[in-house]
Amino acid sequence: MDAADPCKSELLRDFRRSLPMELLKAREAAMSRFRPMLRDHGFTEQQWRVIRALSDYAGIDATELARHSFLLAPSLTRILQYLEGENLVTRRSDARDQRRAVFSLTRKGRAAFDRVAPYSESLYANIEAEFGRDRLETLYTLLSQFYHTLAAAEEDAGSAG
Amino acid sequence: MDAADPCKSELLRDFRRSLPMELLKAREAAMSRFRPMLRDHGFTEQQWRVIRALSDYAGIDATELARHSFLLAPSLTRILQYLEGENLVTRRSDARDQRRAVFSLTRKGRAAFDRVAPYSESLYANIEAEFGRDRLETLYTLLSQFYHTLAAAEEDAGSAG
DNA sequence: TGAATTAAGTTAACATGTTAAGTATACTGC
DNA sequence: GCAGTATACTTAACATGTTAACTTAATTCA
Repeated sequence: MDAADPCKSELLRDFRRSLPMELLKAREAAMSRFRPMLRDHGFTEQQWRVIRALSDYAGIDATELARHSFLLAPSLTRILQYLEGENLVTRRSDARDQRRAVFSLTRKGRAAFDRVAPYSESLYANIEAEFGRDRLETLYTLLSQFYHTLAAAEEDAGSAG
Repeated sequence: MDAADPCKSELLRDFRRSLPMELLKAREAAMSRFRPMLRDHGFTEQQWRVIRALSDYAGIDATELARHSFLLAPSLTRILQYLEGENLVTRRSDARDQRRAVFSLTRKGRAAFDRVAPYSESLYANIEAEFGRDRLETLYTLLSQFYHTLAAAEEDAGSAG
Protein backbone atom coordinates (compact mmCIF):
# COMPACT_ATOMS: atom_id res chain seq x y z
CA MET A 1 0.00 0.00 0.00
CA ASP A 2 2.93 2.37 0.45
CA ALA A 3 5.06 3.94 -2.22
CA ALA A 4 8.26 1.95 -1.78
CA ASP A 5 7.56 -0.31 -4.74
CA PRO A 6 4.26 0.68 -6.31
CA CYS A 7 2.53 -2.20 -8.04
CA LYS A 8 3.26 -1.47 -11.66
CA SER A 9 0.43 -3.51 -13.12
CA GLU A 10 -2.12 -1.61 -11.08
CA LEU A 11 -0.41 1.59 -12.04
CA LEU A 12 -0.79 0.67 -15.69
CA ARG A 13 -4.35 -0.48 -15.26
CA ASP A 14 -5.40 2.97 -14.05
CA PHE A 15 -3.01 4.71 -16.35
CA ARG A 16 -5.32 5.36 -19.24
CA ARG A 17 -8.09 6.88 -17.21
CA SER A 18 -6.55 8.90 -14.45
CA LEU A 19 -3.74 11.08 -15.71
CA PRO A 20 -5.69 14.29 -15.01
CA MET A 21 -6.37 13.09 -11.48
CA GLU A 22 -2.71 12.23 -10.95
CA LEU A 23 -1.83 15.73 -12.10
CA LEU A 24 -4.39 17.08 -9.67
CA LYS A 25 -3.05 15.00 -6.79
CA ALA A 26 0.52 16.04 -7.47
CA ARG A 27 -0.48 19.66 -7.65
CA GLU A 28 -2.49 19.42 -4.45
CA ALA A 29 0.47 17.77 -2.70
CA ALA A 30 2.52 20.83 -3.58
CA MET A 31 -0.15 23.45 -2.93
CA SER A 32 -0.99 22.06 0.50
CA ARG A 33 2.46 23.32 1.49
CA PHE A 34 1.90 26.81 0.15
CA ARG A 35 -1.75 27.50 0.89
CA PRO A 36 -1.48 27.78 4.71
CA MET A 37 1.52 30.08 4.41
CA LEU A 38 -0.25 32.31 1.89
CA ARG A 39 -3.34 32.31 4.07
CA ASP A 40 -1.27 33.49 7.03
CA HIS A 41 -0.29 36.45 4.88
CA GLY A 42 -3.86 37.07 3.77
CA PHE A 43 -3.61 35.83 0.19
CA THR A 44 -5.22 33.10 -1.81
CA GLU A 45 -3.17 31.10 -4.23
CA GLN A 46 -4.64 32.96 -7.21
CA GLN A 47 -4.19 36.42 -5.70
CA TRP A 48 -0.56 35.52 -5.11
CA ARG A 49 -0.16 34.40 -8.73
CA VAL A 50 -1.39 37.82 -9.87
CA ILE A 51 0.93 39.67 -7.52
CA ARG A 52 3.87 37.54 -8.57
CA ALA A 53 3.10 38.11 -12.25
CA LEU A 54 2.91 41.87 -11.71
CA SER A 55 6.18 41.73 -9.83
CA ASP A 56 7.81 40.19 -12.92
CA TYR A 57 5.93 42.19 -15.55
CA ALA A 58 4.88 45.63 -14.36
CA GLY A 59 2.45 47.61 -16.48
CA ILE A 60 0.96 44.78 -18.52
CA ASP A 61 -2.66 44.58 -19.60
CA ALA A 62 -5.25 42.12 -18.37
CA THR A 63 -4.82 39.75 -21.28
CA GLU A 64 -1.09 39.37 -20.64
CA LEU A 65 -1.71 39.15 -16.92
CA ALA A 66 -4.18 36.33 -17.49
CA ARG A 67 -1.58 34.52 -19.55
CA HIS A 68 1.19 34.88 -16.96
CA SER A 69 -1.01 33.98 -13.99
CA PHE A 70 -2.89 31.29 -15.94
CA LEU A 71 -6.27 32.62 -14.86
CA LEU A 72 -9.45 32.95 -16.89
CA ALA A 73 -10.66 36.46 -17.58
CA PRO A 74 -13.67 36.39 -15.23
CA SER A 75 -11.55 35.19 -12.31
CA LEU A 76 -8.90 37.77 -13.06
CA THR A 77 -11.50 40.55 -13.19
CA ARG A 78 -12.71 39.67 -9.70
CA ILE A 79 -9.23 39.25 -8.28
CA LEU A 80 -8.04 42.57 -9.69
CA GLN A 81 -11.11 44.31 -8.27
CA TYR A 82 -10.26 42.89 -4.86
CA LEU A 83 -6.56 43.74 -5.09
CA GLU A 84 -7.38 47.28 -6.18
CA GLY A 85 -9.69 47.59 -3.18
CA GLU A 86 -6.82 46.52 -0.93
CA ASN A 87 -4.52 49.11 -2.55
CA LEU A 88 -2.15 46.38 -3.66
CA VAL A 89 -2.63 47.00 -7.38
CA THR A 90 -3.34 50.06 -9.53
CA ARG A 91 -5.16 50.23 -12.84
CA ARG A 92 -4.55 52.76 -15.62
CA SER A 93 -6.36 52.84 -18.91
CA ASP A 94 -4.17 52.69 -22.00
CA ALA A 95 -4.40 56.00 -23.88
CA ARG A 96 -3.66 54.29 -27.22
CA ASP A 97 -6.38 51.67 -26.80
CA GLN A 98 -9.25 52.58 -24.56
CA ARG A 99 -10.35 48.98 -24.29
CA ARG A 100 -7.18 48.04 -22.45
CA ALA A 101 -6.25 48.60 -18.85
CA VAL A 102 -2.70 48.17 -17.60
CA PHE A 103 -1.84 47.14 -14.06
CA SER A 104 1.03 47.55 -11.64
CA LEU A 105 1.80 46.83 -8.02
CA THR A 106 1.44 49.71 -5.59
CA ARG A 107 4.16 50.36 -3.05
CA LYS A 108 2.07 48.31 -0.64
CA GLY A 109 1.74 45.53 -3.20
CA ARG A 110 5.45 45.40 -3.79
CA ALA A 111 6.08 45.33 -0.06
CA ALA A 112 3.66 42.42 0.29
CA PHE A 113 5.48 40.56 -2.46
CA ASP A 114 8.86 41.16 -0.83
CA ARG A 115 7.52 40.00 2.52
CA VAL A 116 5.96 36.74 1.25
CA ALA A 117 8.40 35.69 -1.48
CA PRO A 118 11.08 34.34 0.89
CA TYR A 119 8.59 31.96 2.51
CA SER A 120 7.58 30.78 -0.93
CA GLU A 121 11.19 30.19 -1.95
CA SER A 122 11.84 28.30 1.24
CA LEU A 123 8.92 25.93 0.66
CA TYR A 124 10.09 25.26 -2.88
CA ALA A 125 13.53 24.49 -1.54
CA ASN A 126 12.01 21.95 0.86
CA ILE A 127 10.18 20.24 -1.97
CA GLU A 128 13.31 20.14 -4.04
CA ALA A 129 15.24 18.63 -1.16
CA GLU A 130 12.59 15.98 -0.50
CA PHE A 131 11.95 14.89 -4.05
CA GLY A 132 15.41 15.45 -5.42
CA ARG A 133 16.59 18.10 -7.81
CA ASP A 134 17.13 15.81 -10.79
CA ARG A 135 13.80 14.08 -10.56
CA LEU A 136 12.07 17.41 -10.08
CA GLU A 137 13.78 18.77 -13.13
CA THR A 138 12.76 15.75 -15.18
CA LEU A 139 9.19 16.13 -13.98
CA TYR A 140 9.16 19.81 -14.79
CA THR A 141 10.49 19.19 -18.28
CA LEU A 142 7.95 16.46 -18.98
CA LEU A 143 5.10 18.64 -17.77
CA SER A 144 6.21 21.45 -20.01
CA GLN A 145 6.47 19.10 -22.97
CA PHE A 146 3.07 17.64 -22.20
CA TYR A 147 1.47 21.06 -22.09
CA HIS A 148 3.07 22.21 -25.31
CA THR A 149 2.29 18.99 -27.14
CA LEU A 150 -1.38 19.10 -26.27
CA ALA A 151 -1.71 22.84 -26.72
CA ALA A 152 -0.11 22.61 -30.16
CA ALA A 153 -2.53 19.87 -31.21
CA GLU A 154 -5.37 22.03 -29.95
CA GLU A 155 -4.24 24.89 -32.16
CA ASP A 156 -3.97 22.64 -35.20
CA ALA A 157 -7.48 21.36 -34.62
CA GLY A 158 -8.67 24.93 -34.24
CA SER A 159 -7.10 26.20 -37.46
CA ALA A 160 -8.12 23.07 -39.38
CA GLY A 161 -11.71 23.17 -38.18
CA MET B 1 9.85 30.25 -28.80
CA ASP B 2 8.41 26.85 -29.63
CA ALA B 3 8.83 23.61 -27.72
CA ALA B 4 11.33 21.92 -30.02
CA ASP B 5 14.32 22.85 -27.90
CA PRO B 6 13.11 24.84 -24.91
CA CYS B 7 15.74 27.18 -23.55
CA LYS B 8 17.04 25.26 -20.58
CA SER B 9 18.43 28.21 -18.66
CA GLU B 10 15.08 29.94 -18.72
CA LEU B 11 13.45 26.71 -17.73
CA LEU B 12 15.72 26.50 -14.70
CA ARG B 13 15.22 30.13 -13.81
CA ASP B 14 11.47 29.62 -13.43
CA PHE B 15 11.87 26.15 -12.07
CA ARG B 16 11.88 26.91 -8.37
CA ARG B 17 8.79 29.05 -8.38
CA SER B 18 6.39 27.58 -10.85
CA LEU B 19 6.07 23.83 -10.46
CA PRO B 20 2.46 24.09 -9.20
CA MET B 21 1.58 26.24 -12.16
CA GLU B 22 3.22 23.82 -14.57
CA LEU B 23 1.16 21.04 -12.99
CA LEU B 24 -1.92 23.20 -13.43
CA LYS B 25 -1.12 23.94 -17.06
CA ALA B 26 -0.51 20.30 -17.87
CA ARG B 27 -3.74 19.32 -16.19
CA GLU B 28 -5.67 22.02 -18.00
CA ALA B 29 -4.18 20.89 -21.32
CA ALA B 30 -5.63 17.45 -20.66
CA MET B 31 -8.95 18.54 -19.19
CA SER B 32 -9.67 20.92 -22.05
CA ARG B 33 -10.08 17.78 -24.13
CA PHE B 34 -12.51 16.13 -21.72
CA ARG B 35 -14.58 19.01 -20.45
CA PRO B 36 -16.50 19.78 -23.67
CA MET B 37 -17.30 16.09 -24.15
CA LEU B 38 -18.53 15.73 -20.58
CA ARG B 39 -20.53 18.91 -20.95
CA ASP B 40 -22.24 17.52 -24.04
CA HIS B 41 -23.34 14.63 -21.85
CA GLY B 42 -24.48 16.93 -19.08
CA PHE B 43 -21.71 16.28 -16.57
CA THR B 44 -19.04 18.35 -14.92
CA GLU B 45 -15.61 16.94 -14.47
CA GLN B 46 -16.21 16.35 -10.75
CA GLN B 47 -19.62 14.74 -11.23
CA TRP B 48 -17.99 12.37 -13.69
CA ARG B 49 -15.25 11.51 -11.18
CA VAL B 50 -17.92 10.54 -8.67
CA ILE B 51 -19.81 8.41 -11.18
CA ARG B 52 -16.62 6.73 -12.30
CA ALA B 53 -15.62 5.99 -8.71
CA LEU B 54 -19.03 4.48 -7.99
CA SER B 55 -18.74 2.41 -11.12
CA ASP B 56 -15.52 0.92 -9.75
CA TYR B 57 -16.54 0.72 -6.10
CA ALA B 58 -20.27 0.28 -5.61
CA GLY B 59 -21.71 0.66 -2.14
CA ILE B 60 -18.89 2.66 -0.56
CA ASP B 61 -19.37 5.41 1.98
CA ALA B 62 -18.76 9.10 1.45
CA THR B 63 -15.30 9.02 3.01
CA GLU B 64 -14.09 6.34 0.61
CA LEU B 65 -15.84 8.06 -2.25
CA ALA B 66 -14.05 11.30 -1.43
CA ARG B 67 -10.75 9.44 -1.46
CA HIS B 68 -11.37 7.75 -4.82
CA SER B 69 -12.71 10.88 -6.51
CA PHE B 70 -10.20 13.16 -4.78
CA LEU B 71 -12.89 15.61 -3.71
CA LEU B 72 -13.22 17.46 -0.42
CA ALA B 73 -16.17 16.52 1.73
CA PRO B 74 -18.19 19.71 1.18
CA SER B 75 -17.90 19.43 -2.60
CA LEU B 76 -18.82 15.78 -2.47
CA THR B 77 -21.89 16.51 -0.35
CA ARG B 78 -23.18 18.97 -2.93
CA ILE B 79 -22.38 16.74 -5.88
CA LEU B 80 -24.07 13.73 -4.31
CA GLN B 81 -27.15 15.81 -3.56
CA TYR B 82 -27.29 16.81 -7.20
CA LEU B 83 -26.71 13.30 -8.52
CA GLU B 84 -29.39 11.92 -6.20
CA GLY B 85 -31.78 14.55 -7.52
CA GLU B 86 -31.03 13.39 -11.05
CA ASN B 87 -31.67 9.77 -10.05
CA LEU B 88 -28.15 8.81 -11.03
CA VAL B 89 -27.07 7.81 -7.53
CA THR B 90 -28.82 6.28 -4.52
CA ARG B 91 -28.00 6.72 -0.86
CA ARG B 92 -28.61 4.17 1.88
CA SER B 93 -27.77 4.65 5.51
CA ASP B 94 -25.53 2.01 7.02
CA ALA B 95 -27.51 0.04 9.61
CA ARG B 96 -24.34 -0.72 11.60
CA ASP B 97 -23.24 2.91 11.75
CA GLN B 98 -25.93 5.54 11.44
CA ARG B 99 -23.37 8.24 10.71
CA ARG B 100 -22.41 6.60 7.47
CA ALA B 101 -24.22 6.64 4.16
CA VAL B 102 -23.30 4.28 1.36
CA PHE B 103 -23.80 5.13 -2.29
CA SER B 104 -24.36 3.28 -5.54
CA LEU B 105 -25.20 4.07 -9.13
CA THR B 106 -28.82 3.68 -10.15
CA ARG B 107 -29.67 1.89 -13.37
CA LYS B 108 -29.77 5.31 -14.97
CA GLY B 109 -26.40 6.18 -13.47
CA ARG B 110 -24.83 2.99 -14.77
CA ALA B 111 -26.31 3.63 -18.21
CA ALA B 112 -24.85 7.14 -18.18
CA PHE B 113 -21.44 5.74 -17.28
CA ASP B 114 -21.62 3.14 -20.05
CA ARG B 115 -22.64 5.81 -22.55
CA VAL B 116 -19.87 8.29 -21.69
CA ALA B 117 -16.95 5.99 -20.86
CA PRO B 118 -16.08 5.14 -24.48
CA TYR B 119 -15.68 8.83 -25.36
CA SER B 120 -13.44 9.21 -22.36
CA GLU B 121 -11.31 6.23 -23.36
CA SER B 122 -11.04 7.56 -26.87
CA LEU B 123 -9.76 10.95 -25.70
CA TYR B 124 -7.18 9.26 -23.48
CA ALA B 125 -6.06 7.21 -26.44
CA ASN B 126 -5.58 10.40 -28.47
CA ILE B 127 -3.44 11.91 -25.75
CA GLU B 128 -1.37 8.78 -25.51
CA ALA B 129 -0.86 8.76 -29.27
CA GLU B 130 0.16 12.41 -29.35
CA PHE B 131 2.51 12.44 -26.39
CA GLY B 132 3.80 8.91 -26.69
CA ARG B 133 3.11 5.96 -24.48
CA ASP B 134 6.56 5.75 -22.92
CA ARG B 135 6.83 9.40 -22.06
CA LEU B 136 3.29 9.35 -20.69
CA GLU B 137 4.16 6.38 -18.52
CA THR B 138 7.26 8.12 -17.23
CA LEU B 139 5.25 11.22 -16.46
CA TYR B 140 2.58 9.22 -14.69
CA THR B 141 5.15 7.40 -12.58
CA LEU B 142 6.92 10.63 -11.61
CA LEU B 143 3.64 12.26 -10.65
CA SER B 144 2.73 9.33 -8.48
CA GLN B 145 6.14 9.39 -6.81
CA PHE B 146 5.88 13.14 -6.28
CA TYR B 147 2.50 12.82 -4.64
CA HIS B 148 3.56 9.99 -2.37
CA THR B 149 6.82 11.68 -1.42
CA LEU B 150 5.15 14.91 -0.40
CA ALA B 151 2.16 13.22 1.22
CA ALA B 152 4.47 11.01 3.29
CA ALA B 153 6.45 14.01 4.50
CA GLU B 154 3.17 15.68 5.39
CA GLU B 155 2.19 12.71 7.54
CA ASP B 156 5.54 12.68 9.31
CA ALA B 157 5.20 16.36 10.09
CA GLY B 158 1.69 15.77 11.36
CA SER B 159 2.61 12.91 13.68
CA ALA B 160 5.71 14.73 14.89
CA GLY B 161 3.91 18.00 15.61
C1' DT C 1 -17.63 56.72 -44.03
C1' DG C 2 -20.31 53.29 -42.05
C1' DA C 3 -21.88 48.53 -41.32
C1' DA C 4 -19.91 44.25 -39.96
C1' DT C 5 -16.53 42.08 -37.42
C1' DT C 6 -13.08 41.50 -33.99
C1' DA C 7 -10.89 42.35 -29.53
C1' DA C 8 -10.77 43.45 -24.42
C1' DG C 9 -13.03 43.35 -20.37
C1' DT C 10 -17.00 42.76 -17.51
C1' DT C 11 -21.15 40.68 -15.69
C1' DA C 12 -24.11 36.86 -14.72
C1' DA C 13 -25.27 32.25 -13.24
C1' DC C 14 -24.18 28.17 -11.46
C1' DA C 15 -20.67 24.56 -9.85
C1' DT C 16 -16.69 23.66 -7.20
C1' DG C 17 -12.61 24.83 -3.87
C1' DT C 18 -11.41 26.03 0.79
C1' DT C 19 -11.84 26.83 5.58
C1' DA C 20 -14.47 26.85 9.71
C1' DA C 21 -18.29 25.65 12.37
C1' DG C 22 -22.20 22.73 13.29
C1' DT C 23 -24.87 18.19 14.06
C1' DA C 24 -25.55 13.58 14.99
C1' DT C 25 -23.71 9.14 15.93
C1' DA C 26 -20.12 6.03 17.66
C1' DC C 27 -16.43 5.05 20.74
C1' DT C 28 -13.45 5.22 25.07
C1' DG C 29 -12.38 5.11 29.68
C1' DC C 30 -13.53 5.63 34.20
C1' DG D 1 -23.74 4.33 32.02
C1' DC D 2 -22.06 8.72 31.39
C1' DA D 3 -18.73 12.49 30.24
C1' DG D 4 -15.30 13.34 26.93
C1' DT D 5 -13.61 12.56 22.56
C1' DA D 6 -13.50 11.13 17.89
C1' DT D 7 -15.84 10.16 13.46
C1' DA D 8 -18.88 11.12 9.46
C1' DC D 9 -20.86 13.97 7.34
C1' DT D 10 -23.39 18.71 6.51
C1' DT D 11 -23.89 23.68 6.32
C1' DA D 12 -22.20 28.21 5.77
C1' DA D 13 -19.46 31.84 3.77
C1' DC D 14 -16.58 33.47 0.58
C1' DA D 15 -13.25 32.86 -3.48
C1' DT D 16 -12.47 30.81 -7.80
C1' DG D 17 -13.71 27.85 -12.16
C1' DT D 18 -16.51 27.64 -16.25
C1' DT D 19 -19.52 29.00 -19.83
C1' DA D 20 -22.32 32.36 -22.07
C1' DA D 21 -23.91 36.85 -22.82
C1' DC D 22 -23.03 41.65 -22.76
C1' DT D 23 -20.60 46.31 -23.35
C1' DT D 24 -17.43 49.24 -25.31
C1' DA D 25 -13.68 50.29 -28.31
C1' DA D 26 -10.84 49.17 -32.26
C1' DT D 27 -10.45 47.29 -36.92
C1' DT D 28 -11.89 45.81 -41.66
C1' DC D 29 -13.64 46.41 -45.83
C1' DA D 30 -16.98 47.37 -49.22
